[in-house]
Amino acid sequence: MSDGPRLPGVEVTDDDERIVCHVDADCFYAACERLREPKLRGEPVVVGMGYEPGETVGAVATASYEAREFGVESAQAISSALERLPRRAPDGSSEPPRDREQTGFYRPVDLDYYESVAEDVRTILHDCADVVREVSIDEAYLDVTDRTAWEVADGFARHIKDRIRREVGVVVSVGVAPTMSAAKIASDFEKPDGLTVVRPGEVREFLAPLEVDLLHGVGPVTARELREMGLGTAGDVAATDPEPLVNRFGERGRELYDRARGDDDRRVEPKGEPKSFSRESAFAEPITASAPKYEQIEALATAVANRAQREGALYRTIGVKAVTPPYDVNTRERSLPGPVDDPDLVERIARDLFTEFESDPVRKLGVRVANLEFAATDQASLDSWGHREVDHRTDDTPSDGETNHSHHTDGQSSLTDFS
DNA sequence: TCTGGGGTCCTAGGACCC
DNA sequence: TCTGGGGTCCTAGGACCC
Repeated sequence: MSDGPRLPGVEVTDDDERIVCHVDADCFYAACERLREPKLRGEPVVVGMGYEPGETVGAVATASYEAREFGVESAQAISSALERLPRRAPDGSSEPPRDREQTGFYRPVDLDYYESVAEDVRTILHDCADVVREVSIDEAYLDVTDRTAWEVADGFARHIKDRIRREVGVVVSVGVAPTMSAAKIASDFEKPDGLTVVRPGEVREFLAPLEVDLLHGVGPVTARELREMGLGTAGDVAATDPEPLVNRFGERGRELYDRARGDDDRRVEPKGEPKSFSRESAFAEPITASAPKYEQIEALATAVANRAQREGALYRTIGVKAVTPPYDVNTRERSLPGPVDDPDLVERIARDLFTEFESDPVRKLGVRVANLEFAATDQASLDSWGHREVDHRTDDTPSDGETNHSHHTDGQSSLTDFS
């Protein structure tokens, strides 16, 4: 990644050396709930969906460490969570005190609130670094090369942690390393409330003993295959011949090998525009009747189209997802000749793509828009686009009824028949 | 683990073009 | 005419992440 010529014989070292910080909130959703409901502190807390009476589908979004003691985990079906950790009865109930030891607090996901807390954390992060890449609501990479030095990196990380704890009230774990991938693993290393610094030259020995599935990008499938190849730790991967890895896993294999050796020349960069928007929802049990399925498709289509509109995005691809038992994920999509903002069209195409699954049992449905285009203009001109589009509706509609509302960003009438 | 929701990236085959 | 090579786009599926 170094640019410009170098004198022959001069080692490439410090110029390329970055100090990367990965900041990761501990049990973020549960931490937010404790922020506004202090009695939850020190108690088992499960944040998730589907635990209310009458509801059966749902999963654990976050379990506090106290809840994890009972075997409750992220992404677990809510029914399993309730088996391991029954829901605590509300205050004033006649529940015997000794049962309280075996029960926990369940709270529904409230993303708007968590987002507001995350915004406060972000403010601090941007204050501590020149470049911040937000990965998710509770996680970010910071390039702090110009803000600190390796000799004092511990103190710098401590400062970030303390500020977030004092000013926002949530606990974060921090990893500092010369690369993004090592920083990420470092932040996980001593969670919760972790602080791990991996200095240049120490990366490979730091990674070597770690199980392969701790590497970012290695999930259950890849981990199993790696173990079958005799590679159980990052050190095994780092020491092996990369060729079989590349043959087996393609580009990912090369990446895996590099990362296991501590090689990662990615720079911390701010996140770009989103690439797709989607909405999906599951039925309590697989359903066969077609009417409720189409109703769901329409609701999801409307929600997705509204989201795109709110965000000022045009889309050129519309897709659906139908999950059929046991858990087969089917997707269908169609691309348009040009980007559009047209909720009716999203609904029509979604319905059309779904007809193939009309009479199949379905446990989950989804609608997606992709190939997004964000007008590089201000909100006022976005609004004027909306008005022009209304004008286009006076055009004749072709027999398939799927056109005419599309427009290119250059404002010309777009191609029409794309059935 | 027996299944939520919202995303990203990669792969592979086919269409189509020059 | 039985047949090259390269590039891009589209679609479906899969693995993974939080």
